[in-house]
Amino acid sequence: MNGEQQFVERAGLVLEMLGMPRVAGRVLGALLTASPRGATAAELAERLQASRAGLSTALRHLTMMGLVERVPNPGERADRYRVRPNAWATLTEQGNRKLQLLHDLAQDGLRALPEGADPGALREMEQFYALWLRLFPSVLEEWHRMQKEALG
Amino acid sequence: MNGEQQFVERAGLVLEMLGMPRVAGRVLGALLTASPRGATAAELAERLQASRAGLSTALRHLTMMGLVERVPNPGERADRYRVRPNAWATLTEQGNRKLQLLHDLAQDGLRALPEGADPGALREMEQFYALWLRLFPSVLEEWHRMQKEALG
DNA sequence: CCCATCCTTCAGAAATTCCTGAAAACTCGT
DNA sequence: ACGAGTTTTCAGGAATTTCTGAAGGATGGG
Repeated sequence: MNGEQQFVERAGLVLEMLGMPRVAGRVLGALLTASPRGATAAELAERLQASRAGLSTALRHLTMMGLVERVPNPGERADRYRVRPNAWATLTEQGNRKLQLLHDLAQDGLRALPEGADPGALREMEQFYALWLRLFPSVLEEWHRMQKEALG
Repeated sequence: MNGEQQFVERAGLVLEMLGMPRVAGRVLGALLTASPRGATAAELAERLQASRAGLSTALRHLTMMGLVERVPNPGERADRYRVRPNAWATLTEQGNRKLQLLHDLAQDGLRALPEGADPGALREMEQFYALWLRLFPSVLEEWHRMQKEALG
């Protein structure tokens, strides 16, 4: 079997495990191994053997998440799609929202705590996510620093 | 409405967004606001108005994830459950596996890359997750350091 | 040894999600 | 303004998931 195709399927499975639809992962896999100019919806449909309806929603989803961008191509009818620079940093940053959610939840819980309950577990939760929210941005900063260095 | 109950439901929704079944989140919410000795399955069934079958699987799930522990109680028929210390660090650590998965995927993609394709996107992906995997443990170390300080 | 109590497993119902084919809507060059 | 090519929307079908009720199994006190 084609190693490239194998990669596409694996990307589908991995990204599915992360909570996105399978086609979205396969599209991403296909775009990651596409020509530098990206790929059209038709090419993707061909390679993935998927319906264009599914591709349409998957591409919109990926675009709204900031992972993929649409590149209109003068002289060509079909738009091209490609992986956005910094896509993964963007994705990770959205994971940050989950941390915020959990932190908010912990605070909410502390507020709603009934008499005689042990605040210990909730306090630990609140402190843990507070720490994480504090350190999270520094990782991304480090990443951007690395990016600049690589350019210079 | 009871603020405590509200918190339980909210926990259900938030944890559902994170990919666990809703009851699991509600159980966690209930345990976070329970007496220090934890709660029995019967008490949880009462509070959550959920079937004991669902609780059984949810509790097993949570236990295997390391978020909850089972505390047999001498002199009492029913086992008690409570949130484990360091539960959230444990959960986060499992998120680490996802990063590893994505890093592996990137490496796999680079290996399978066809001729003439642009390795740029995959290389960026590989480097990004490599950085993240490197920095991730230091956050947890910082956490454990904080824990020790709080004790001393 | 027996019985009450608790826990788990099983099959099935309900809801949600994902993808497809067909039809409608839009775009661009002429 | 027209028509080919492209994209989106929509309804339906398939598969997966989550929860419940009921039956079966384990465990500890008397």
